[in-house]
Amino acid sequence: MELYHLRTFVTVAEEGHLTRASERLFTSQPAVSAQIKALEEELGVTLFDRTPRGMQLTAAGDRLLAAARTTLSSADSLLHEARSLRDELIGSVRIGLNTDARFLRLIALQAALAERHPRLELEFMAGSTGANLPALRIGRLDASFISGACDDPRLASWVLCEEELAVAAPAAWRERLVAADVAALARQPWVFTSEDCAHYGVMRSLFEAHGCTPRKTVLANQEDALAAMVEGGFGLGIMRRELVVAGEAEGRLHLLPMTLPTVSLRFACLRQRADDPLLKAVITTIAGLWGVAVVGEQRRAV
Amino acid sequence: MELYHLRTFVTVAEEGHLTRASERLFTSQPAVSAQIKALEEELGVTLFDRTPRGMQLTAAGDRLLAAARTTLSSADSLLHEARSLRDELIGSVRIGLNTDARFLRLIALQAALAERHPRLELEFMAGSTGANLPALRIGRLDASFISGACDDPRLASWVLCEEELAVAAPAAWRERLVAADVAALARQPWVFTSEDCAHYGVMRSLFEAHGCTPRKTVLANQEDALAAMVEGGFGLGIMRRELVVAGEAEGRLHLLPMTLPTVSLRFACLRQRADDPLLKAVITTIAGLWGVAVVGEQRRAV
DNA sequence: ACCAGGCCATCGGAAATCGTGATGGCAGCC
DNA sequence: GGCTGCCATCACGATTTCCGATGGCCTGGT
Repeated sequence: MELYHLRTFVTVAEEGHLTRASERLFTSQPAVSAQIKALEEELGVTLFDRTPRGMQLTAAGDRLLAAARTTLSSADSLLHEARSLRDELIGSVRIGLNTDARFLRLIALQAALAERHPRLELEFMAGSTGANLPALRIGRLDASFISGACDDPRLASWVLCEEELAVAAPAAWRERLVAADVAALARQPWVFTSEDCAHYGVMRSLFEAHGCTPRKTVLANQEDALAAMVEGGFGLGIMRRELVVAGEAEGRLHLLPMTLPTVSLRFACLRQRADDPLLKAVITTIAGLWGVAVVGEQRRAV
Repeated sequence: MELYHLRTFVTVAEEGHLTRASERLFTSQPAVSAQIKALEEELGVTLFDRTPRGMQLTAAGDRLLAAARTTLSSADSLLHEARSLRDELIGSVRIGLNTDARFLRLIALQAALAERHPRLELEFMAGSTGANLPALRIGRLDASFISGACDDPRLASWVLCEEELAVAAPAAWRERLVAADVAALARQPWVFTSEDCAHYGVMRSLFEAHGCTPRKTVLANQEDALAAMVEGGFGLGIMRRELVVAGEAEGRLHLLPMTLPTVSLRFACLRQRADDPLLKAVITTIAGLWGVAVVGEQRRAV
């Protein structure tokens, strides 16, 4: 006995007529006849009296009709609950960050998701591209902002924007760096990031083109910490251009007039989890915030 | 979504393991995997997280599990109710009679059915073979006792016993009928039954063999009425032998020393209704009372 | 670091089930 | 007696489900 048998039973009982019932059920009259027969055989009970005028519910059939309706109603409740679960996402998503909240538009992200999916919780985990990637791989993070290329086939990522970078120097170094060329810059102390950070790759490529290697004085894997090191005079550093511009306006930093390649800011997760309804909701919302298409993985902003 | 999907869902949730669940469900692991996948796709909800250790219910899956259990429980209730209906017959059966209650063992019939099926009601309708046959055909009777042959293909019948018949005469006619031969008897007045009554056929065949026709003085379609006519001196009549013997013992009737052919007492119903559970119960009970096999229709007692 | 075992997902083919169009039997109506 | 309406059956095709084989991935043990 399956639910379609019960649906047929109830419909025939309501119509009292196999052909009309088959029309309501979008099937054929012989199919309805066979289903009723199969149900009667399995139950061992005659549900209908066959008359030349149609199907007449028997006393037993009348008794079982209520039970059939109850079962179908229960199944419908399950379907409705599934629909509400489908529409209302429940759970939490742990997202790795790699730069400041304002730049990553986290306030708008949280606001949008809180409105659409009140029971979806975001957990923003401070981190860096270099720390986030392995955390993604082992499932410690559900998704993450990262910068730079992303060639790991296990990861799916969407390019949100191209980050413009700039070299920041301590404000006190303004005069001494006026005429500095690349080689001169390489002899200056630098605040490094970890090697798997996109900024590090940009720095490496800057000097490799001129055959020199910068000197590391300190490593800061977080942009705030890196900015603090540069402000404190411990060296030069590569930061997001708008941060350097803001620091210079406040007299904290000096922006060197150089053009650096851009770095893709991406939102990434494990490819196998890309269809997870929770992650899909976050990805969709982020794509909306950044004006990015999400149909399929995007390796470059459109 | 069908009930077997829900059964699989609940079993997997309980086992947390596809292979163990498939064993419980007497199916294969790929079948269980496919059923869960199909259910998830239809519901649009991920029910389980797949882990290397087995299937872990998601929050959504946990929510829907209760609804699935409710639906399955409701279906089980229907099955249980069907079983109880199958065992406990409900309804009424209208039975046509053609002779006295004692002979037809109606007391034992009622007692047996009342015990076995308390909610099955019998309605005994006084009648005769001749009246009962058409009433059967048009559904006015559900079943009936009849006597004689039963060649109508629309009817199924079971032979209960062979009735022994005898010619009854008024007690006052004892001396005048001592040396009466068949022709002399034909010249006597007779109490007829209707033509479709088995007794009529026996009477006809009695005289046809001798080329004479009895004279009808009155027609009585009921054995009590016929007996009353004979007692009253209105003519001879053919009755069940035991009734005539009893009448003679009481001085009411005179039994003529003649041997008549027997007549089959049958229990009949429409062939198409022979499988009706209510009628089956009655037929089975009557067969038990009369020591008659009911596997298939019996045209002669075994 | 490598290997074996456990677990789930997929595939191609077979088996089972279901639905369909055609048709027949029966009852009721004219 | 003929026609219509209704349900049951049949042979066949379509669809669904299941199965055995197999692969991918993860975990634990060595």
